[in-house]
Amino acid sequence: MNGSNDGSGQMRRSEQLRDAIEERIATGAYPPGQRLDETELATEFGVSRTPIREALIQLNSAGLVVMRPRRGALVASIEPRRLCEMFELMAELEAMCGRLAARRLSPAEQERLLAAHGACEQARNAGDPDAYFRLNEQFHQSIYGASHNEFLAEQALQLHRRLRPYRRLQLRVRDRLKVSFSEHDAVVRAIVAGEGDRAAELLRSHVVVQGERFADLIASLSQLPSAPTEKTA
Amino acid sequence: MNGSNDGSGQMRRSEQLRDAIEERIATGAYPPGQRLDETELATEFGVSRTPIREALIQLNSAGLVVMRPRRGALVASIEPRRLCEMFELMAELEAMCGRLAARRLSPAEQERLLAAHGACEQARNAGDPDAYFRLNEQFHQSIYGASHNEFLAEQALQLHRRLRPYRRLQLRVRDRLKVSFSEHDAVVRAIVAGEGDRAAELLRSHVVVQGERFADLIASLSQLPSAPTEKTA
DNA sequence: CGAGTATAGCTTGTATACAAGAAATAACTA
DNA sequence: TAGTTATTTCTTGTATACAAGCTATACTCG
Repeated sequence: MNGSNDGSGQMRRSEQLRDAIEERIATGAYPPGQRLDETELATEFGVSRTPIREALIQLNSAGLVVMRPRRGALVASIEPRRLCEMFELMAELEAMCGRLAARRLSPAEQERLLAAHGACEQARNAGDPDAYFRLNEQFHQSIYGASHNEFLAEQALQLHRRLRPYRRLQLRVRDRLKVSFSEHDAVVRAIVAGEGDRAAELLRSHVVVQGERFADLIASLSQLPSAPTEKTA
Repeated sequence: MNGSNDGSGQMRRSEQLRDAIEERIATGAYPPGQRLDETELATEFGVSRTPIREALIQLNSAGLVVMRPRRGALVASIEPRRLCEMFELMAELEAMCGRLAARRLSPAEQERLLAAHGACEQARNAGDPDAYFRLNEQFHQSIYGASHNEFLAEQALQLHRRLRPYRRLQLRVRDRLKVSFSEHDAVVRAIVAGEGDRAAELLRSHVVVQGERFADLIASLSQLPSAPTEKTA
């Protein structure tokens, strides 16, 4: 959430369009490098170019879209190196959230954390990666919230969402689901026990390992399946 | 830099306007709570409403401006609590940059760091807060760059710029300038010595203390001088 | 006289029109 | 035939026109 959605329910059309396009990017419907033609999108969504353009500008600010003057908008293609950097920061933000959460956790927040953790466990037992993926987000978000630093929580969530398409691939890796859950378990125990530094360290490695694994993944595949992979600069 | 300025020198008009308005916000020419009338700005800058609007949307995404549907744009007024949260995160980002810089510093980067530090020293000796303020930014940016994590550096810089108007007030505090410099000095030595954890800790407290001091400052003043202080939500 | 409501004016949000630059294609020359 | 240049076409960037909603003012009714 980058300050646009104020939670009051009312949204400009450009903001709805932004979310719609963001969703398509996250799901891979618009793969990295995809050209985003303003007129095309306008007719597709049944609006004029103006709100589409405003949506693209917002996505550009969020880093999901690259706009070069007079040369149109592309879905940002994140090269491996930058992706690792993003995971490296994500790991630090998660660690910070965990450390603060261990110090500041309220009973209600603890309950929410345990509930999210329990839900993940069920998805693991069912061997359902999609459900786990969704519940995993809940789990992490409950930690962000428990940090009692709303700004940090927003930033963490924003980066989390930005990494979402890449994170999703993770859970296809063999046994990753089980390992992920057991890592969660250790994190939960550390937070509940109030061991901030330990929670931070566990979360850091939990996230960073994803970045490393992902780097391995794309190193083996030379290219993503449907990505034209245009150079960003 | 939120992905808009690609460094190629070419910028849309809306991006120039964004920077111009951001500058006015940073310098306090447009104080928090200030209404930003699109038509007014358009005539003032000699353009139509369209690029102004696009600039405001970008500033909204960056969190410097609040836009409520059909109710116009305001300069975001950050309440003390949120400001502390932002400083808390800033401290962590700086710490992370420092830790990585200590590990990864190249000779060229070391030279740049020392040059920036030396320039700060001169400003301190001259007792020139404005010069120090400007050079201080150079100093911190040289650390961001030395982290060798470009994404982190961008995020740190973005937050740094967002806190700029508040940080500026800091240096008016008695002796803050001298204390700031001596803190810098310790940081530099830790980084050059390759002591990552120490650099991180020094930077964290260097930044966090600003947040705390600022909280004190605005706690004493019940209100900022020229700020209508509209509730953000 | 006060409160509530209607109306007028003004600002934002969206559509459309127009201008300018980039890419692609076609024509021309060596 | 290949390379270069001119032209055409298409897309973006900006201006303007129009519609819709909020605010404030004035008016009416209790």
